[in-house]
Amino acid sequence: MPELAEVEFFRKEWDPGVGHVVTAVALHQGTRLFRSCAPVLLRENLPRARLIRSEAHGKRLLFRFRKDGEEAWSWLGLHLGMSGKLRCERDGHRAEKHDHLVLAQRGRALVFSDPRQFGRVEFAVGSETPAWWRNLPPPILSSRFTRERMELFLARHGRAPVKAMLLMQEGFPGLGNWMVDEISWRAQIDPARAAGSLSGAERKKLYRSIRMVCRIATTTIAIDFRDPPADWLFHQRWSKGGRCPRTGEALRYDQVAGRTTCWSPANQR
DNA sequence: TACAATGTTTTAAG
DNA sequence: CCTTAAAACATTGT
Repeated sequence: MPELAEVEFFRKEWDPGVGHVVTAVALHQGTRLFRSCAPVLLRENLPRARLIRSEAHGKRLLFRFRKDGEEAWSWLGLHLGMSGKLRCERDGHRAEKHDHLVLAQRGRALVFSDPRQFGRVEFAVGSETPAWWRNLPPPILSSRFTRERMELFLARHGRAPVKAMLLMQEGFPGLGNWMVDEISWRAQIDPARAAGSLSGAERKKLYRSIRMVCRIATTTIAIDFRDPPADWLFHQRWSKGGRCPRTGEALRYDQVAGRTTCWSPANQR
């Protein structure tokens, strides 16, 4: 599921473990999730370490641990990929088939599951923020995500379809397939158009739509998976037969930039 | 059976 | 060096 709002929801699933010490680590060594780190480092460093706090940035998550009385941090980075989830289980939880990482604490277990294994675990120890958490692009809902920045990015990728450009995490951290469709629909732009072909008015509308969809998603889905507003494309897109909330016409499902794209031709030009 | 699934990385081509 | 398109990754569900 995970795009910006869902990732933030899953970040908070581990909140019950904040302030508590990890007593044991169980992981499925050799699975694709651990292709970017050495699982032995998690085993060596996380037991006896206390979960201090967590952060989300776009689709990426960072959990910080530290052993009492020691200086160095342990930095655990997670990406949920296509099917990753975080959840909190009771003490003594037995890892199920796709529970690839389980951090046991006294009273609970923090679980990272991911059937498709497109997710990723990163890990580092030290006082410095690890390289993979530095120099991330401005979050869409921050003041650093300016109209000017978006216009530069759009010009740089002028020959790419709007759909492909909006999916690029260096420009729009956290946007995924459904959010990009929602944004294109709201901005009334054909997602297959070249990014460089948008008029000034269309670029302005696109910028506002990006911020609006992220802002509302953050105050609905990210809280407890509650639904976004009833007039969103979101509610129509999941099964064939959906209708455009604006025109009432049948939605179309086409491949754009290699992804199934739900859009309303009468509404998007 | 065959295809698609809310994502990224690698490879190849322009 | 830069941008863009397509394949690959692993598993499940329709």
